Amino acid sequence: MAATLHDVAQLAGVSIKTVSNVVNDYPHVRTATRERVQAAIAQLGYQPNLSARTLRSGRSGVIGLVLPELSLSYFAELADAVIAQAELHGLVVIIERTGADRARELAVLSSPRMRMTDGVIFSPLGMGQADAHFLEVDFPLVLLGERIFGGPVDHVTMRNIEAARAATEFLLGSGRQRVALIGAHPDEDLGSAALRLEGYKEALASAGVAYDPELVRSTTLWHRANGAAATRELIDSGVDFDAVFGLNDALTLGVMRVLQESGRRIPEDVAVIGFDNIEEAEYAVPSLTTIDPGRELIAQRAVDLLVQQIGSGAQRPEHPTAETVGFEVIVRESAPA
Amino acid sequence: MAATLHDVAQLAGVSIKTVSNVVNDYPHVRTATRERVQAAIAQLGYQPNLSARTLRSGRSGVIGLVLPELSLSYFAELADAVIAQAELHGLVVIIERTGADRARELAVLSSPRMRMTDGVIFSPLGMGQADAHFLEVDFPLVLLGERIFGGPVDHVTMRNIEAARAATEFLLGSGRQRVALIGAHPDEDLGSAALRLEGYKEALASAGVAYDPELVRSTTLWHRANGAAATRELIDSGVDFDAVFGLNDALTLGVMRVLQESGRRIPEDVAVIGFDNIEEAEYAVPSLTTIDPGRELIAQRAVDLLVQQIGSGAQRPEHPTAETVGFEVIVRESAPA
DNA sequence: GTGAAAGCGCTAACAT
DNA sequence: ATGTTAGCGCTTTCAC
Repeated sequence: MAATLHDVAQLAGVSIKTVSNVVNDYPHVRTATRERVQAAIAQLGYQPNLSARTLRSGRSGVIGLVLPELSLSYFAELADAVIAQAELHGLVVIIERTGADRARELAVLSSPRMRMTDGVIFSPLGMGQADAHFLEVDFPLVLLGERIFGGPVDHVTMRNIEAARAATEFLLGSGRQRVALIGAHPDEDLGSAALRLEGYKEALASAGVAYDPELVRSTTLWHRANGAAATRELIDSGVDFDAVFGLNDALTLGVMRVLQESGRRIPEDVAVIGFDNIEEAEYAVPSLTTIDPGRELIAQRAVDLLVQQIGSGAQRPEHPTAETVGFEVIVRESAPA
Repeated sequence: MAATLHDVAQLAGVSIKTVSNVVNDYPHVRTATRERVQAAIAQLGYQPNLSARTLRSGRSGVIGLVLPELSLSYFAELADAVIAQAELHGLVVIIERTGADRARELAVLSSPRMRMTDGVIFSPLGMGQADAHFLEVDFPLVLLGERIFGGPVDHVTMRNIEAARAATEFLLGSGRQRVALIGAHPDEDLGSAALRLEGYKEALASAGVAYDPELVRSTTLWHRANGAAATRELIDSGVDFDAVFGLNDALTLGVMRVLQESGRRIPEDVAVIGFDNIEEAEYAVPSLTTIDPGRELIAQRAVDLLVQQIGSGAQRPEHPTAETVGFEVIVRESAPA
């Protein structure tokens, strides 16, 4: 049986409160007493029972991170950053996978498991704007991503439209005229895909290039395999193109793969730009020009906002903040300047 | 304030015990009573307080997964598999990053945070065989990886020697003679690197090919960048080689990148094989021939063993099992048959 | 089939 | 500066 505060108190010949004071670094403890207690703690190998502490104090020191899946590199790297940032605040992270499934996302929001945590960082991919009211929960919550705007919670997001516009302008600026876009989600009005498509259209318009729906290709999840498949369809359709904007990097690596299989040279025949700046983009062949959407900063701000909410004790922020972080075009070989 | 069992009991006009029985699906409750209780639960939006349940029952429903970092694709995909498997058992997963640092690995083992969980799956990368006794902890623990063998805990591992031997034999069998190995850890006697190096040597010996230390290159962590750097050194050294065995895929993608920069064709000039079968291996250019070490199976067995330990209630398994899962050579373009 | 009561280990008032 | 005491919300005997 593990030692309790009681055992330590008994061995040290003090009250349980004094032991608690020592454990919690309460300052007003005589040095002699403190040392006696510390000796007893060491002798018994005492470790505080966090469940009891949680029950009593209402704080678990655990936050939840809810995301689609870790095998998507973007989310793995995001999770890594969130865990590191949480650690700075003495928090550990429970990860819940939703598989981008709306029903599972809703279920997680109302599960007692999440109520056990001190707060949740939530990156939905299945829910949409109409589900905003489900975010009215009674625990601290920070929303990530582009599925829901103007909701009742703090929100951290990237500049999708501006970044996509910059990506497209970068391709047009390097002399390309027929820019294909891969990864659209036609049934979406919001969401990363819709926003990035909008940025793409804005760039075309402002450059005076006609929008050609033939050049826009849809996929479901942004996996390599889907990027590859969509590119095969694009090629088979016979439409002419000299550049590709892939809506995320994983997808775009699949795109590059198929372009090269088809004998096209990158960037000579087709320039390619991605979105996310995952680690492998730098080591792809050719290395992938892409958008760095500020993932580290997003993780940092999300944790900070959550910690702030937890600390405020308020049920919900009166004025939910909507923060956006900056982006950057990372120029590599697949689309030189 | 959230509703408690008490509130529900009062509203339903029954005792707290009866509510508890309903919540926990205890069979011997009259239907009428059950329905009344369920109505009260619904009306109050009651959700059990998991901290209280944990304190009382000694079970948290949380397991820990301790690993180097999630931005290494192998570990991200492993974590994804562990979380999915844990979910099947109704468990959630806390992820702790150690950065492959021995001190942090040891710290995690003795932290109260881990004692709060029902058990831990631990993948060390900094600890070594001499640290085996630190694994004698008083909570359920399953060890992954190749750093420590014969320890006092259940252990799930891959067939490093055999798989590395198979990889090397595959290259030799396709007519290569000068097989470089990248990613060695010279100061290791155990560990994935040492074991895979041993498999490499075995293959050379049994094929009657002399072992040339010039062909063996070290790196620290198996990141893309390190694979790239080691390959540059290999090339600069002027030594002759016609194949590369990279000790993991991430590293090997860096290798391929540099080989191609240097004007070498893969596989015509240099055949390349990796180890891990991460998702991007399939979409690399050229696609990467590699070893599938059975990651999914490892995750599955690890969780199952942990659940078994948790269920047994025993302090430690009397006869720790050491399980190995099978591997497979995945043939792709970088090293055809 | 249901109720009463004890107590898991801790923190937080309050008392001294 | 230290001790006493009352719960946090639940599960779990043990009655009835």
